[in-house]
Formats: sequence, C-alpha cells, structure tokens
Amino acid sequence: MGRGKIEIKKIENLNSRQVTFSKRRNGLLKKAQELSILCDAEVGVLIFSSTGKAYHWSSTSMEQTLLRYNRGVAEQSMEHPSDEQNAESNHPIDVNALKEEYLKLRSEYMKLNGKELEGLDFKELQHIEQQLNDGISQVKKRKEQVLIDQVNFSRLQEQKAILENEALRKQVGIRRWPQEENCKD
Amino acid sequence: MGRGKIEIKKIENLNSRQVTFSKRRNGLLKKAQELSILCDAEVGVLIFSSTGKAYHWSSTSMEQTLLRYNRGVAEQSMEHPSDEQNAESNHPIDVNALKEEYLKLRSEYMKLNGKELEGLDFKELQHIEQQLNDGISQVKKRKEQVLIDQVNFSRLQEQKAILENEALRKQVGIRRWPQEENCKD
DNA sequence: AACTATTTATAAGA
DNA sequence: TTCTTATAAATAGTT
Repeated sequence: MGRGKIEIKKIENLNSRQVTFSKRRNGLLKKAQELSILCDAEVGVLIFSSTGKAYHWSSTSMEQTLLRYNRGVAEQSMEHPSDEQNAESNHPIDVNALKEEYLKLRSEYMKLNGKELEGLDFKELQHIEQQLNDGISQVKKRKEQVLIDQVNFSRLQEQKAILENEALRKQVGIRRWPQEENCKD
Repeated sequence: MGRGKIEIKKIENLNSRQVTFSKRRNGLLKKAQELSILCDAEVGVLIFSSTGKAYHWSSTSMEQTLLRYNRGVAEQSMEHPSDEQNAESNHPIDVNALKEEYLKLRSEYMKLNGKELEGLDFKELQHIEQQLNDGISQVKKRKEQVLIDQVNFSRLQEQKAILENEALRKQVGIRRWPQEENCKD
C-alpha cells in the first residue's frame, strides 16, 4: 500500500527502515486499538526496535494482559504436565505473577517450618502435619538408601581390594621367587 | 476500508463482531509480522476475544518477548527508585534475581516434601529431617493451642449461656409465679 | 513532516 | 464459514 509494492524482507537502508518502522508501528498500534474497541477484546502489543527502544500498548494495562497470558500458560502446562520443554521453562514470566508465585511458595515454605501458622484452623494444621510426616518418611527412606549404597560401595571396594591384593601377591610371588633364591642365606 | 466507513465503537451485533474479530485479528498478526521482518524488530501480540479465547504471536518467542519487556520495566523502576507507583507495586529490581530466588526456594520446598533428594549426602538428609521434625513440633504446638483456644471459647460461651439462662429464668419466674398459683391443682 | 499514487485491508453482501 | 468486491485505510516513495 504505497507508491510501489514491496517485498516483506528486512529493509537494508537504515533511514528507510527507521521511517517505515515509525509509520508501521503507529499503524499496528492503531489497528490493535481498533480491534479491541470494535470487538470488545483485550489486546496487548509489545514492540522493540532494532535499536532496542521499547514501545507497547494494551487495551487494559500491560500488567493485566500479561497476567492473563500467564494464567493461560499455566493452564496449558496443567493440560500437558510432562512436556519436557514446558517443565523446564514454564515458570511464570510476568514479574508480578512471578512475585505472586514466590510469595505463595514462601508462605507454604514457612508453614512447613512451623512459622506463620496463625490463622490456620485445626484441619489445615493437621494437613500440614501430614505433609511433614510424609516428607520425613521420604527423607528417612532416602537416608537408608544412601547408607545401603555406601555399604554396598564399601563392599565393592573391599572386594576389589582383595582381588587386587591377590593379583599383587601373585605378581610379587612370581618376581620374588627367582630373587629369593639369591637372597636366601 | 470496506464497502462502507464504520465508526470505531463496539459492534453490537454478535455475529458481525465475531466475523470482524476474526478478520482483524488476522490482519493485526500479519501487520505485526511484517513490521518485525521489514524493520528487524521484536514484536509480540496478545489477543483475548470477548469470549475469552486467547491468541498470540511473537517474532521470537512470547517468553523471550515478555522477559525483555520485564527487563525494561525493571530498568524503569531503577531510574525512578522511589516513585509512588513503584512503592505500591514494589517490583523486584531484577527479574532474574527473583527467578533465581524462586527456583532456590522451590528446591528447598521440594526437599521438605521428600522430593528431589537425589544427590544429597547423609548429613544433608539428616539436617532436612531435623528441620521437618522442628516443623512438626511447631505445628503440633499450634494445633494444641487452637484446641485450647476452642475449649476456652466454648467455656466462655457456656458461661454466657448459663448466665443468660439464669437471667431468663428469673424473668420467666417473675411473670410465671402469679400464673402458677392459678395452675396449681 | 506532508503528499499522493498505489497497495492492502476489510465491510457488506452472496 | 468462505469468497467476492467496492471502498476505506495504510503506507512507499517522493517532495
């Protein structure tokens, strides 16, 4: 839509690129606003120029829009709980969402440490106690396993040492016998 | 740009609105892509329809784009350290630091739940067990206190009820005594 | 920053 | 939904 048709590929001329960026950026934001008004939609747009300058617009607030996006992402990850990439990278991205998650987690963590228990009712306390007991049970199992592994490892080392000793003894024996004849006196 | 000019305001007819949403959504995403390619910019678009459906597009990945946005937000809050709005939302200055904190806390939390214990040695496991025992001890104390509070509260209610009963009995007595003389047979 | 020839997007109709 | 097409809007190249 202009004096000539253009190919959609990076504009190499810096000046043209900056002019086009300015024009099309405004166009995109206008379109975004029109879409949100006409269709009663929530729209957010984020733009970073090649020089690193940031522009953004949201029909509500960017924070709200990002929170909504993250909620969606969270739901998706619930639906595909064991996607490898998801598991790795699906932590909340928006600062506020992350902070919220962090504070929630911190609160849970404090409770497991027997702190900040005020305001919990009996049933909630019972639940935490159960959670702690389960935790202890797992930790004890793991401790036991670590000890068993150690014992097994020691036995293995012992066996290895014994075998090595036998081998060495044989070697020593073979080498020594002729020598011993000289030393015999 | 169509058969007729339209005013930019919510389209009341549901069907028209949905049709326009679909068309303009595609248009917006196309424009976003063109901008990103022509001008070598990073662009992200988030759209939520009035029915709650989510659409999004990013020239890189939405996660990367949002991280970049949040970095910008963080930088801004560095530039105006004690802005009123900042004080209100209390953004952590560095998203990455927060993310790191979050992951560390999450790891601790998992351990207390008896998960992700691989790689810990016996001493570390013992420490976690001790931590869990301390937690349980506190939770039990708190449970006891909740019960004591409940008992005390019940006693108080009981006392109140008894006093009320006495007061009522007296009132009833005063009214009844003359009547009882009639009923005595 | 404006201008304007063209291209592109899309409103309304089928 | 999808296609068609007349028209509005966006914008490429120019001034």
